[in-house]
This record gives sequence, structure tokens and C-alpha cells, in this order.
Amino acid sequence: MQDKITKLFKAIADPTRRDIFHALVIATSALSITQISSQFDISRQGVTKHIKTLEEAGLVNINTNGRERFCNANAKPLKEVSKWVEFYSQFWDNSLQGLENYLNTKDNE
Amino acid sequence: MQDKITKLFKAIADPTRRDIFHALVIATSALSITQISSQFDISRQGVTKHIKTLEEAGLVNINTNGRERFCNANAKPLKEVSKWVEFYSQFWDNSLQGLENYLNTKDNE
DNA sequence: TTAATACGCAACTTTTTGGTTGCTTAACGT
DNA sequence: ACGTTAAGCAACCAAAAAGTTGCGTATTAA
Repeated sequence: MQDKITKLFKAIADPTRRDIFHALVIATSALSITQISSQFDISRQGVTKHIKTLEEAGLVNINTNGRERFCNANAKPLKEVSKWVEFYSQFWDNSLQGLENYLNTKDNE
Repeated sequence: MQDKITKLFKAIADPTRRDIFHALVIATSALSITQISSQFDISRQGVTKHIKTLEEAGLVNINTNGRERFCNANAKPLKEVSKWVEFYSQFWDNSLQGLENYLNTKDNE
């Protein structure tokens, strides 16, 4: 399909998925698909799809117990997003300093 | 359409758009649409569309001069992404500490 | 053992997205 | 003045995404 970082960015680009992820992070215990569904206005299948996307992005871990699948949030992959953003933080001030820093530190080719 | 933060997340979710944005950040001067197009394998119209998306996300500023439109990157909106990620950084270690911190600091309702 | 629950899978629909081409308009260079 | 260049607009297309419903299956509770 697409590279890992793109999967991650796409996963968090959808507002419903961000909400689901947030709910899982905040939850004091793992939540089943049905439990998640009950908190959202979309069908259970819709939730299942979102969970799958989040899982493929590494943001959710699933633990099957009997007929239930308990979902946990895993925020670690967001480190990648943080790293991506961090590079651009040197350009936040809109001055040329950021670019100068960049040009000075990269290997002269 | 959709809320600002979602526009921003969607803007950076596309790999081509991330590349265009990067090229603009790195560029030592503003680039016209045609100049950008020459660096990518998609048509000029394709680039125009991506630029529009980036502009709507606030990540690109455009300065029209005659028949040319010069594009500058503006990394500032990425602060929002940084803020979003930062909240979850307390959960990176996968321990319960993050959740405890969250529960302790939020207003008890 | 039978009914209810939790879920996956598959098919389908609608909307969005990423991209294209064709045409027009405005600005330059000569 | 005239050809060339820069770009917008609109229509179009294909693929992906977001969501649905229907159905089958495994697990649990009665």
C-alpha cells in the first residue's frame, strides 16, 4: 500500500479516528469494539474499520479474549510525527535563520 | 468543509504534499507553480491543487507577481500538530503513569 | 442445547481525493 | 502587435476512503 509514515499520518488525519484514539488513550481499561461503538455515532463495522486503520498504523494494540477484542492505545508511533514536525520547528519563526541553520548543518554536496 | 486542524492533518497526510512542502521550506527563495512542477512527476495542475490544499491549511503563502505566483512555506501551523502530539507524549512509555497524570490534572467533573 | 452476544467478512454505496486534459485569460518579450 | 509563457477554471476519471447492511461463526449465558 503505502509507507509507514504515510499510514500513520493518514490514520490521524481522520477526525473520527482521532476521537477513537483519544477515547482509548483516556480509558482506564482496554475497550472492546462494542464498547467503543457505543460511544460513537457510526456503526460497529465502521468502528472496526477505523480500529483496523489505527492498528496498521501501530496506534492500537488488540487483545482477543474469547469473543471480545480489547483495544489499547499505543501512543509510541506518534514519536515519528513528533520527529517530522520537529525538523520544521526551526522554520517557525519565519526568519531566514532556520534555512541558514539547515544549510550550514547539511553536508555540502 | 471541515475543521482547521483536520485540514492541516489531511494536508500533511499526502506524501506528495509533504514533499512539495519540504521543497518550499528548503528553497532559498519563493518558487512559482511552474518551478515546483518541474521538480515533480505530476502535472502543473496537480501541483496547483496540492498548493491550494497546503494554502488552505496555512502551510503555504502565495505572492502574486505579474503572471507568476510565488509560493513560500509557512511552518507555523505545524505548531498545532506539535501541540496535538505533545498531549499524547505523556503516554509514550506505555505505563499507567501518563493516564494517572492526566486524571490528576484534569478538572474533576 | 438454545438464545443471545461479539465479532469478522464480504458486498455495496457515496463521497473524497489525487490526478488528468482542454480551454481561457493575463502578462511578457521581442 | 504577436507569439510565448504562467497560470486559473472546469470537466472529467479512477482509485481510495468512510460508511452501510447482511450474513456467518464462535463464544458465552440461561
